[in-house]
Amino acid sequence: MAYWLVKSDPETYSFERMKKEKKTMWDGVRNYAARNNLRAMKKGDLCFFYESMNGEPSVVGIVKVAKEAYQDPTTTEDWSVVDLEYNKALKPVTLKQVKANAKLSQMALVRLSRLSVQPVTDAEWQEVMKMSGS
DNA sequence: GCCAACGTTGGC
DNA sequence: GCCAACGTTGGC
Repeated sequence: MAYWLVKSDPETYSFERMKKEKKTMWDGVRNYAARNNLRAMKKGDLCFFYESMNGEPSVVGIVKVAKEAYQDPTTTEDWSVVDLEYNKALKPVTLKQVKANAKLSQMALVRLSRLSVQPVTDAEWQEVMKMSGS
């Protein structure tokens, strides 16, 4: 099983809403690297849900891949979406904390700050989980 | 709201 | 195929 991180501006789609709706179609990705990552997701993979452009940008929870990549129905161009379902909330781990942790210095979140769908290694996943007290 | 970083577009 | 111009993301 692989791990990922998906970003969202809470004004567009918050984790709170994810929790309420249980499941959502993750659309709007318009970046090739992010699209490739979407397409590599397998059903059952877990993703950190990261809220950006917030007072305190943070990993706030976990969502699960419910349906693998398919054509984005909101466009006729070649873009993909996946379905994500709510899994669990976490005690938030802020970007500040991630940046301060030497073990996470290679994380895409730090190095490729603008990539909206990114892979997370097993080690990084475990470390962030540890930081959230889980 | 500003601006740095970076991805994309388009002229040559 | 290079690179300047432009647009967008996202941290602060």
